[in-house]
Amino acid sequence: MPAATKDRIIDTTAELFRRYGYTGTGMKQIVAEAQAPFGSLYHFFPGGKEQLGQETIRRSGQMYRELFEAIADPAPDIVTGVRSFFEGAAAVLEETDYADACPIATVALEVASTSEPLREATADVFNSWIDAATARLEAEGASPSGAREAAISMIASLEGAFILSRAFKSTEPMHVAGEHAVAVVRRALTREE
Amino acid sequence: MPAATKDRIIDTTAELFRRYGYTGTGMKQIVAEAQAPFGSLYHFFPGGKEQLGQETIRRSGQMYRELFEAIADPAPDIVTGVRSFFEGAAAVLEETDYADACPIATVALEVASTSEPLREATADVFNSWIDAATARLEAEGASPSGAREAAISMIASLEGAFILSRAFKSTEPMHVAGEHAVAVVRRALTREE
DNA sequence: AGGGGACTAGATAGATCGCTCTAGCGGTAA
DNA sequence: TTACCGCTAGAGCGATCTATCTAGTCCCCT
Repeated sequence: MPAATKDRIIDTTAELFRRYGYTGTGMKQIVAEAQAPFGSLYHFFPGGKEQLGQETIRRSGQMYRELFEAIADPAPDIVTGVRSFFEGAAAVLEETDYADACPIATVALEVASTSEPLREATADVFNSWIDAATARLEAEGASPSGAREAAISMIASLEGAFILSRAFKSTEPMHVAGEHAVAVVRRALTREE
Repeated sequence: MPAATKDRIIDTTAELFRRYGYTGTGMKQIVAEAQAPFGSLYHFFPGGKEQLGQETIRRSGQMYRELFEAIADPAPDIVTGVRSFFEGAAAVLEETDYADACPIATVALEVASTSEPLREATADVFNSWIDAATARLEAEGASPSGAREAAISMIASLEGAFILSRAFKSTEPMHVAGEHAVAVVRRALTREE
């Protein structure tokens, strides 16, 4: 017996953030889409939209990190893991008519100058991604500084590719970014010998 | 005798877009910031916010392309040109307390699913950047397909680095992305021999 | 049985949204 | 002068925004 309503609100919010961003998503719109009662919104999130946004960001960030692990774990090596991750992102984009991109990026750009708590939430999420990717690269033999730089570069490429793919309604940028990320990983691994 | 008011409105809109995004920027806020009369807004932009947004996107895109050319032209080669461009972007971010990032990226993510005219404007801008960078790479010896992929990869890295740098309030991602863009350019130039 | 807390339900406040409208200003041309 | 037109000026419309508020429902626990 889960607190299904709260989860449903967060999941719906994440999906709306991906399509319309933070300021573009309304509270009424959220409860309508989530088929949740309006009163529950401020019951579960007394801090209002900012709190809902923060929890949505952190949860989405965690889900993406787990998704990355889930793809990277069974992969024979990190190179093919990274390639699969980017290919998967491209496939999702295509399936959803380029609507379901990363929910963090849009919000991160919007709120960086308006809400310090939300900005910190996006920073924490990106940091956790960088740490996760760095750890994996180090485990496969990259130097600490090389691993971190490669991780940052990969994530920047991923997010930038989301922007371009969404604007073009094309998976080309995501495929190109994926190959670029693969090259970055290879370089980080081989430079340490 | 320029139509100074119209230009001032567009410039102000571009700056507000960078900080607050498309939906986060209000029409009243624009005229207040631009010190322009409200009536002039709908005189110059009878198409309303969507028209103003479109003109702002296209003009900002053109300015950024010209900025890239202005940095790349006097550079001894494209590698140092690219490096200078990323270093310049990092410096601007730091100077403005990470507020003045790319005005296109934020809007592109926000409007891709809500306004086809605006989405097309962002796509046109990104395309013009890709074409400009591709031409330069080809001129220095890269293969056509290699040049295009490198251009896409560079721009994706740039935009992704804007997101991360803004979220972290740090220039580290921009510097890392710059070095990786340099590596991408080098690879595109040397692979064609 | 009954008390209490978690949750639902929605009307509504107060502000702000994009936009329209009319009125008037100032310079140019007939 | 008079007529015209590009532009200024801002009041105000209907809609929508976030958030608050009261009332009511449900179910567990004693």
